[in-house]
Amino acid sequence: MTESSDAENKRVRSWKQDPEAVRADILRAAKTEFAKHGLAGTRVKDIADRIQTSRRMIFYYFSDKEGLYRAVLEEAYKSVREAEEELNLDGLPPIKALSKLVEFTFDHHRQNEDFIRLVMNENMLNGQYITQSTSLHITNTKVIKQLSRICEAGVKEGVFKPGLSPLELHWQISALSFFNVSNRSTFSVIFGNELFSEDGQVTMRQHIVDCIVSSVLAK
Amino acid sequence: MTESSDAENKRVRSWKQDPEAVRADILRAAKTEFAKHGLAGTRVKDIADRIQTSRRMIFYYFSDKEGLYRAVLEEAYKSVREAEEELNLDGLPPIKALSKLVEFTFDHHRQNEDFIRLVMNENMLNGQYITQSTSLHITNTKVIKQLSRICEAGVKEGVFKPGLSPLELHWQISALSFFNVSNRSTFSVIFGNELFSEDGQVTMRQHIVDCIVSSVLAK
Amino acid sequence: MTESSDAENKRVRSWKQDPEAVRADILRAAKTEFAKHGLAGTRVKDIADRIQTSRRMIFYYFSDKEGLYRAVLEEAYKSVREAEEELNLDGLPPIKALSKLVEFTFDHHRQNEDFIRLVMNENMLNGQYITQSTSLHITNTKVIKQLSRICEAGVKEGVFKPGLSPLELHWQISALSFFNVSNRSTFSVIFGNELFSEDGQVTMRQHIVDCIVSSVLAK
Amino acid sequence: MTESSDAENKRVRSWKQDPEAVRADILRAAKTEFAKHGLAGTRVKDIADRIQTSRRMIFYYFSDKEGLYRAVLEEAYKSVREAEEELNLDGLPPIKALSKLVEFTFDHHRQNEDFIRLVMNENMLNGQYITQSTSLHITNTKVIKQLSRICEAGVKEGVFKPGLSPLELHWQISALSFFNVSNRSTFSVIFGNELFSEDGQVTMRQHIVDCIVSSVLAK
DNA sequence: AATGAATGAGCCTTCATTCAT
DNA sequence: GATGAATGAAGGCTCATTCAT
Repeated sequence: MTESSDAENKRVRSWKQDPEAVRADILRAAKTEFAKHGLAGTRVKDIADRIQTSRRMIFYYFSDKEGLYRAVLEEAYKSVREAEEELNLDGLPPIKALSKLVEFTFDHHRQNEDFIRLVMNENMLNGQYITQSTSLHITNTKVIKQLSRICEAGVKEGVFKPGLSPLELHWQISALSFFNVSNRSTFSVIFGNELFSEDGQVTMRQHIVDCIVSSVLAK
Repeated sequence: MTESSDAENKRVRSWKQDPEAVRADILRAAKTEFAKHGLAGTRVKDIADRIQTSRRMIFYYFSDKEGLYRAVLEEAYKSVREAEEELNLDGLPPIKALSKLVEFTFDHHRQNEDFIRLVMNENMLNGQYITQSTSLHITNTKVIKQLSRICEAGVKEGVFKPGLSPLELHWQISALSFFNVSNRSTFSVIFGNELFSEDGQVTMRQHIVDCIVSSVLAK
Repeated sequence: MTESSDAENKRVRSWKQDPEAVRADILRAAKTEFAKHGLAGTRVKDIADRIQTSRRMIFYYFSDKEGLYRAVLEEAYKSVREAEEELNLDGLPPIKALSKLVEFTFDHHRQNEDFIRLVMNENMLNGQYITQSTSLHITNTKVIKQLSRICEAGVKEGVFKPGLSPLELHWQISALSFFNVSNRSTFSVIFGNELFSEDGQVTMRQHIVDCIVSSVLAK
Repeated sequence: MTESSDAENKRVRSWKQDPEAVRADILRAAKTEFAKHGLAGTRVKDIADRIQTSRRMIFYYFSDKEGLYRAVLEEAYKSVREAEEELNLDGLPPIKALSKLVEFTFDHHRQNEDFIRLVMNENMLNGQYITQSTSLHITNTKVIKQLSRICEAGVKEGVFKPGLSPLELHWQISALSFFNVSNRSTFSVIFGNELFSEDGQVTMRQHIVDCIVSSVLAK
């Protein structure tokens, strides 16, 4: 009654009587809030306010805060996987393919800060929720398969050195792309933000490609 | 485990009437809790319980939760800087020096998970507290100076390619070393934890050295 | 008298599921407490205990202590204004009307000590809350209008001296009626309480009427 | 240690080693704070900060907050009494004497808002502390004696009506003078502050004199 | 005569959640 | 399928005060 002005705002909602739309709306709002403040730092009320609904609805659809967080996490990983599926490297020469994969990852991470922050937060929680989400264990290996194919081809052509680990390669690409987004704040406070200007990022992107490529090249 | 059970415990405390010891104790306990749960997720009571003191003492020494968090952050960065000071690379040939610096960073990050988690959390908070802490802005550049010297020497000897950016190099070393600790949970849930076994880490450490070194080598 | 003893009492409450009744109940209890102890001196818990509810409900309905105080203040002024509306002086000769108005004010203030104390307290706070309450600025002028009519009539009839200020007249009536309640404690400690006995009050009331009336009379 | 910056400021204090000066300083600071915020609203820390001393000193000199409040109250009444003693009305004709007494009271109250506010607050507390202070009961009757003499003279000269009560007269003078200061905030919010402009106060002062004088005059 | 260190008790407020329809 | 009303539990913080020298 007094705690929120839900009553008036509800009239504005366009998705009345459309459960799926409500769910999606809550999920979207929750993603933003969880990405911003983490699980502990997020207020259920803020999620509700963001879409002019009542807290009650959130519990109605997602049981509790953790349930909502889990749903957000799964949804976020699903989106990322779907984006990865789109990347087509078939037919490219190994070096070109690898370069393109690195560039894609770097760009994709930059463009999806919310996802990065959700993952940061989940790591703060020791991955306890992602562990519970069975849907996330099986897949996510398309990248690895792609990298395997690239490595195989590169080795066969004699341009890559043998014995490369696609998993480790992926790990390195991820590390450099992830850190660029995740640690920007503290890094720029301490070392200045020249690396994060538009120019700085273009250069960094190129150097990351160089770094990864040079490390797989046969001598 | 009510707060009144403190009464008994207080008798055990050895630092009565020693403000500096109390401060240090609180700081240590707070670091652990903040590293575990972040700023929002940490309960002041849990910090107090950890050292058998009362919440009151924490406010007495640090004004409020944020003040304590800030102090923990500054202290943590200070420790890291001090550790960096200890590393002596003088007289080593460039490649050897760079390798040692990477190894040191990698090991140091692995051994200081609390620090990594504090930084993760601070990045979740957009670096707002580190921004306030004037003590952290000026310094932290010893690493950069070391890398500059190494690069200069490497270029002069003709083993490194010219035009290297010490800052970017530091950034890459940090990214790979940091991510190894920060994202271990989610990465191992999705891709298995072979990379994080003792053997896996030894290999990864070597590969990171290779990756960094190969990227600076003159062709 | 711990707060958990509420559990039992809650069963007794008759206004469950009736928001307006709850609001009114809290308001009534709060008025009593704020009148007794002022804003700073009042404990939210005491208000809650007074009506067997929890502190939580108070914040649910009024956001915070200040919000409740503001609501109490507005409600109290509103009640007083409503009482003033009831007073009908039409058709009475000027002197009679003025006398009746003074008597009414004197009696009304005596009978509403809580209101007086709220106003005292609000003055201790430099009127900061009443200033914020826009609802209290506009009206409250019915008394002034009544006094204006009385003065006009009195002057026209030649019984009152010309140039009277209705506002100042109201101020004087208020001062004498208000002080009678507000400063009773200290006055009676220092000068004895003969003025506050039942007889004393009857006499004083008459003398106040005389004082006011004599001051407006044409010589 | 952290809670207050007392340590540094102490050096500034000029009254070191002078107990009476310390006492007086605390008393002065406390008067200001109690006048501003009342007993409950005043923070011991604020009193201490005001004179760069530690809270500890306040308890050292006055035992507890209430003890300090009591001392402030007594001191304040004592000052007022002393001021009253200064007023010499001997030899003046009754009307003139009465007028001058009213003017003096009106002016004195206006100039001593802190005292007024202390009394307001004490009335909020039902005069419980002034009741305890035995020093305040006996005296304070000089005003009454003066008024008695004025009334006697006035009656004898035939200018005043017989049967006047000096006590009630004092009460009326007090009411009008006190209310002018005590209720200024709320009154001006509701009715505008024309009465409290410099001009308004001059007029009001005169009207109060008129009101009082007219009420004692023989017809 | 004075003080640095410490604290129990309680304050206002917030949070996720459930009750009842 | 949806919602207005209500709430237990705890959270950060503040207050006057005392301990110990």
